[in-house]
Amino acid sequence: MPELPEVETVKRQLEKRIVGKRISSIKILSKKQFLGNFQKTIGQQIDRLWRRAKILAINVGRLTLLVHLKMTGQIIYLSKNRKPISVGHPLPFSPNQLPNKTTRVIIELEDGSRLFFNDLRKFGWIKLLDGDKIEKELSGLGPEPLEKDFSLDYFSKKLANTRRMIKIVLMDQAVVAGIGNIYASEILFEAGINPARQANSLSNREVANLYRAIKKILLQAIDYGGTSAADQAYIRPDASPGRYQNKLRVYQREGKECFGCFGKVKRIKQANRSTFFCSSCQQ
DNA sequence: CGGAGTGTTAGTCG
DNA sequence: CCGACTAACACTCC
Repeated sequence: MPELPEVETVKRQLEKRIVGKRISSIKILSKKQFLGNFQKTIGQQIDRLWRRAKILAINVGRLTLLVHLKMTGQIIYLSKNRKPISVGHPLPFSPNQLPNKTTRVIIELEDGSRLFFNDLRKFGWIKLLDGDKIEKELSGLGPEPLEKDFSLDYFSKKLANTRRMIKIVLMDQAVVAGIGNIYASEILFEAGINPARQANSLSNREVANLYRAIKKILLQAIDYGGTSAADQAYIRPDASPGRYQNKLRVYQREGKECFGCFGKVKRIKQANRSTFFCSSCQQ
């Protein structure tokens, strides 16, 4: 789930609570998932949070913590009075039961609040990097879809250049950064384009529609605080991981009625991943 | 019980 | 360049 809108939500929620605070300790429970010497961060102040693609970045003095939640990562903020905010994979948790068995890293701040990095499947990671190492880490990523350098001109050239299926291209982080399996399906439905179409077969008009759909869907999803896994009705009062799952129009709606016609939503496999679409609304 | 499927991505091979 | 496949891992569902 943690695609661009989810990570952006994590960033916005977290920065309000942790910027300006110093790190007092880091506990690493899963060694493979933390790269770098964590001791360099002790006593350092958190200056700024930012996001690049699906990666959350936390500036700590001269260093930066990069966090990738991959499939099942989750970040939970627990203040001293135990009010949690969490975004990421919505595994149920009780603030009274943290750390839990999926907790991989615990970052403790000077005011007694804590960040829990939970990750069921252990694909996610935290990397402590400085200077050009950061640039190197992020160098393979294409433009941010909501920033200026992602222009219609750039996008059409990229699409014209490849015969790959359009859904695969949308998820290619080197073409445009931050779109994953959920939003790729949603964006293509919004644009009325069949996910199996070859990218270079799209007309100018279709490319323009797709370009608009990318921005529209991502902005909308951020507005809703991202998507909790569609098959898990996990909503917390003050730790709400997002409400966009109620807005999904095709993702995980196989066999259900299309919102655009009387047909049914279909599911196919592309590159071994599920794609959801309406074969009549998306040509 | 076994096997498939799950939000990601890096890598290899042909 | 590109598609197919695999590997990281843990758990649920059928």
